[in-house]
Amino acid sequence: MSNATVPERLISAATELFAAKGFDRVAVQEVVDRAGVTKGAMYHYFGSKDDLLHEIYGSVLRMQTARLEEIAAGPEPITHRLHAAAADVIVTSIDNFDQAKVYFRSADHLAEDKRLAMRAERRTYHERFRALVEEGQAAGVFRTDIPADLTVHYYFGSVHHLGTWYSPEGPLAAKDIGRHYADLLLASLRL
Amino acid sequence: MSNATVPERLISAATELFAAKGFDRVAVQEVVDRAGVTKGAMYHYFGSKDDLLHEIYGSVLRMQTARLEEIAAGPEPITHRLHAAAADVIVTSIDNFDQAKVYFRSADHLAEDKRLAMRAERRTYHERFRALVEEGQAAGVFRTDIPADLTVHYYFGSVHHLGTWYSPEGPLAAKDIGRHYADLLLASLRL
Amino acid sequence: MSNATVPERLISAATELFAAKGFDRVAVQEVVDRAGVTKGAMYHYFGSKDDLLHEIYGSVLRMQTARLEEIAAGPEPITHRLHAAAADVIVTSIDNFDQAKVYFRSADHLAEDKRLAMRAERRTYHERFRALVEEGQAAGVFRTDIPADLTVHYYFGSVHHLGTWYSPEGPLAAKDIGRHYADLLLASLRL
Amino acid sequence: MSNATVPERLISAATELFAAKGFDRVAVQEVVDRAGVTKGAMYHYFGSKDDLLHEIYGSVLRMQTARLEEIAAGPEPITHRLHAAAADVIVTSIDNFDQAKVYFRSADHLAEDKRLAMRAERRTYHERFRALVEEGQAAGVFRTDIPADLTVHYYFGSVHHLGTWYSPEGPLAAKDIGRHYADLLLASLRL
DNA sequence: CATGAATGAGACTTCATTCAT
DNA sequence: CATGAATGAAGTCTCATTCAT
Repeated sequence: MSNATVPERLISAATELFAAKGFDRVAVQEVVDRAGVTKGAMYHYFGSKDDLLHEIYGSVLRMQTARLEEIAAGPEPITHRLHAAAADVIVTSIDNFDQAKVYFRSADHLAEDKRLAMRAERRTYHERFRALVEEGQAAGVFRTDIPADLTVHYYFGSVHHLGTWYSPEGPLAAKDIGRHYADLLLASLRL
Repeated sequence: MSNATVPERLISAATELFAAKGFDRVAVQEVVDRAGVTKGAMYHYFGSKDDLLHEIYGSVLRMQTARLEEIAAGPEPITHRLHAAAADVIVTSIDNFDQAKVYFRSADHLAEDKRLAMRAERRTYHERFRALVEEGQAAGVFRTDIPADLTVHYYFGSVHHLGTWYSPEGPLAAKDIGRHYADLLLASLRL
Repeated sequence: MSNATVPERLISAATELFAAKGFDRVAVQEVVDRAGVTKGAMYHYFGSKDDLLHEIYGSVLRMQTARLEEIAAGPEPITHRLHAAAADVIVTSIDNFDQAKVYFRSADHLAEDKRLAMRAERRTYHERFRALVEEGQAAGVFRTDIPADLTVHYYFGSVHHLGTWYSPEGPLAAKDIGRHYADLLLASLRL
Repeated sequence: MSNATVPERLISAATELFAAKGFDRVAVQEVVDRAGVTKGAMYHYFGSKDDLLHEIYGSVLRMQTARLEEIAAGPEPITHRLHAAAADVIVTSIDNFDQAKVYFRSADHLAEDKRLAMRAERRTYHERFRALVEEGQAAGVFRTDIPADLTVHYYFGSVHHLGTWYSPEGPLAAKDIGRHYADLLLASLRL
């Protein structure tokens, strides 16, 4: 841990603290103390406290977007692909739980310009996922009485909420939760 | 608005501001300015900024708990009662959107003692809802392969997430969203 | 001194310190220490350190503008009025020496918007003074081969420079310096 | 510019920046960025930020002192020599405008020891100029009712003030301003 | 010669809260 | 009841300078 580079240690410390207490409740001093450096060092690598958040924020989303793209582009039938995508986002959120918590909670703490950029990335993700739902609807395997857009919000609410209740000490493994959530989603969409 | 009592005006102002910017991003001065009173007045009626939050926080939850109790205790079949409960929490969250947003977002901003009290109330609500799911499982109308507890988290994620994407200007009315969400939940539980 | 109001004490302390060391070399902490209050008190009355400067800055200029207007509007012949105006600005600058020094030195330390406002006031003063020179030119008593505008810059350079060399311990009284400077100006303008 | 030596590029960058924003408003980082080198390089050649200022500061003054000596030592009559000296300081200040601005504005930003050294050089210059005025007084061609010392302050105020209002885009050339200023000075001294 | 990471002190500012009136 | 002046702690950020490489 101590042999990681300074910026890595800072990101790591910030991730843990932001996840635990929320961005606004964490002082820069706490971050640098935990990373074992001084404030000057932090401002050498990051322009601001916001930058630190931005860095963390983007990493999960980018990773999940990449995985979604890959899953969505697969050759399997749509039900299978949607199930895989739905389960995957759960598993990766739990595997990177601190990062995910920061991402889930801190949307509006970013400065104006970065917030817009982030919103765009988020929107892309949302739309890729929605396209899967619509594909199933077009294929005649998913219900069409509920707008796909709403279903996606519905499902991602469940995902984001993980940050509120999930604990690694709980009885269920990430894979199980992912499967259950995906099952619930697919069941609610079938005709 | 100006003919409301001072504490009412304060709660009202705080609700709007906390909903819009988050508890930590709102200064007491902003709240009193919007309420048209001075800081002294606020500290006359409320012990602290946290108190203000606590007041708002509790009100939605208490109201929703009461409604849930009533719906759950009704004579209708379980599928009907769960559907009604699921739809109702959506509708009341949207009807009291600012309060709900504050409630959804500000869980961890309460001081230790109040947080515990609040968690207990929340847990009660969660358990009452879970009891409905379990009732359906016991009655043989809901699937049992997914823990009821998980399903409740799943659904309340969707509810809490409303605060992130819902806008009154959108195409769907509160009632529609409530119905759709409840439909999705019931569909995912049916055998 | 200690029975002055807090804002007065702050302005007073700031004036002395800014005059002695320059705006950028004075910490807010020094100002409040000298005024015998805390930083919080300062920010209760003034929005920023810049505000403090702005307050000081404006006061001399406004006073001198008022006096210039009065002198310029008098019934005396133009040579007499220009002499009086030229001497007066020296005397009032010396009588309010700390304020004047702050004014002479700190033009570009103001924030953008305030700087523009101040520049406008300054310009007004400059132009009122120039009008006197032009009046004398039009009346045929002052030379016309040198642009009035340039002469005004020339003279106000001398005035501003007082802050650099003048000391109350010196041999000359404010009135003497005023008279000498005004004599030099008038002599340089006569035909 | 890029083929100048590193210390030259640093001095050049510092001059422009100090002139534009004032010594205290310029970060060492900005200077080295503009010079296209790193901070280490700067500290290799200069002991401190103050050193940079000192270097700039001295150069104008030394040059002007040399020129004054030469003009003053000439064979021309005193009125002619004073006029030439007065005009020359204007022209050289404008020709080296950034350096001059730094010199005019940054007197008190030097550290104690350097400030004293600088003051001595400045005093020498002042006294050499004053000697010219006194020479004219002794020769019976300049008025004696105004102390020569005061007249020198008077004139150098005008010179220093150039930094505040002069712009190369203006209608007057350096030579014109020099002539006008010298004319004004001589006119104010004649009997 | 030159780099650039890192320091550490100190800068300005914000803000929840208290208290005399 | 209500005011608003004042506090004091804490917050984010800047910057001249040093030093191992």
